[in-house]
Amino acid sequence: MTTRRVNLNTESVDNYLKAIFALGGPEEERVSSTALAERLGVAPASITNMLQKLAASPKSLVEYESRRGVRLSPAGRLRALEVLRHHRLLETFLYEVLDYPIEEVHDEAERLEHFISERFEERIDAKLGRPKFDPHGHCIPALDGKMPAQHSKSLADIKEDGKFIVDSVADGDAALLKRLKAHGIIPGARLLVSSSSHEEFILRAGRAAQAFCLPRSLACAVRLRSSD
Amino acid sequence: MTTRRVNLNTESVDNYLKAIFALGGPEEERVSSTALAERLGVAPASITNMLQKLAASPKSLVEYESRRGVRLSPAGRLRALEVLRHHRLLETFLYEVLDYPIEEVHDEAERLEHFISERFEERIDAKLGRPKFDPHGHCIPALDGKMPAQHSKSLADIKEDGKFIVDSVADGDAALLKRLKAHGIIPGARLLVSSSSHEEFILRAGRAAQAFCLPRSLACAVRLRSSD
DNA sequence: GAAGCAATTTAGGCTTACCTAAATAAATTA
DNA sequence: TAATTTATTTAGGTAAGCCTAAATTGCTTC
Ligand SMILES: [Mn+2]
Ligand SMILES: [Mn+2]
Ligand SMILES: [Mn+2]
Ligand SMILES: [Mn+2]
Repeated sequence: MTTRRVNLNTESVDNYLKAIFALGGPEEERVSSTALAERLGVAPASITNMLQKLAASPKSLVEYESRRGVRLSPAGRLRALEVLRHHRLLETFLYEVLDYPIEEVHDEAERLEHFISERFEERIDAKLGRPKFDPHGHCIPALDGKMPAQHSKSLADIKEDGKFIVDSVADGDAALLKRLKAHGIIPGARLLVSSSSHEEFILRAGRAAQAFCLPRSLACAVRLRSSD
Repeated sequence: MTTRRVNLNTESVDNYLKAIFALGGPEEERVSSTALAERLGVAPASITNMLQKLAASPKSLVEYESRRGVRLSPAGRLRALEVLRHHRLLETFLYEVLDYPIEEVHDEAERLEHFISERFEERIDAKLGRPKFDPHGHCIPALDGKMPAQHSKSLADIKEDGKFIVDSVADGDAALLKRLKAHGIIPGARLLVSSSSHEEFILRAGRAAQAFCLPRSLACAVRLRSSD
């Protein structure tokens, strides 16, 4: 009856923790197997399997009760934030130092985040001057896992026309990101939002820029803050 | 009897090809299972297993005859050189751009070489100004796999005292590399070689530097060219 | 309160890349 | 040449991380 100890320092475990962190939201609610399966592109049975393994391990990275969803333990949260830090530092580095176009940084960072050393992390952080935000406008967690609360709101929740500042753009959809960029919709830009219909938003960034029609289904890709 | 096709784009396959390339030497001689097992830190049975897989695959990265050793096919050679290019570009990048100490670049590059994209490769190559040599003095293969012939000779083969230029230093042994660096023994340095005994070499780099005694067993870590 | 449904888990497999132990082939020595 | 040693391969496992198909559970709905 030897308790066989499993190796939890794998790319796969990192990705599970990151997904639980992201889906749990700021309230860190319990995340269902189905939601995880969908996000990770994996069969639900594989999720159950991994969660049981994670929960059973002495490191206890997650709190998991059968059929009641999962959430991160403090240790699991810290690890998720560590990987998120790698990801966002890498994105910033690829963008600032290696002149990647913004829509290509995400995929590269998604791979490399699991393999860089603490030294590499430290060196790019220093090279970049300890940045606080990545090129999409997302906050980079500190070394100790601290991250200031965000005060942005999703474009999807905007009910009335108005002027805003673009806070951040989602990093996952390269094609959309490229179109947003082409219309000047990048973090920090002034944005005029109007909604002609229930179907879409009309966005106008800066002054000279041409208007951009964004379907409501994609509106959650843009986050705003007030332009005072 | 379905011929199940195997995935050959793995870190492991890369490492096998690199090891065959390195052990085959400039003549690309056949490499034995035992030599590979030793180099890769793996049981001989695992070598046989992988070589059979590589040889059986339609891509045919290696030529392998049972009990007669293995060598790279043209495709396998190209892949090995591609990975070597990644490795040496990464080392140069870590050294030049991220200010790594020379003895730490190897391990980081050894991991990352398998995961960077062609874009990453291109960007660091451009950033570095298309370098021809890595920080250890090793030649960086071109994109098409071409690499000029080397004209250096191993310190281990030096029979008489004399003056030389350090051509390159081995990248694997971090502790040795650090000591060599401390005594000014780095690629491009002028080096006075004398051998007081059969046991060791006495090396003096530049002018003011203190002499350094290197056991003959480690002499293969330093390669020289004539100082005309 | 039983039936139906959706979410989740269990059971049984697969692939990759390792391992050890046993068998075999080749080379060396006597 | 026969015996011994060494190198290599075969045979049979293991662990991770995934899969599909078949239970099972918990909740709705009639
Ligand atoms: Mn880190
Ligand atoms: Mn980002
Ligand atoms: Mn490449
Ligand atoms: Mn090198």
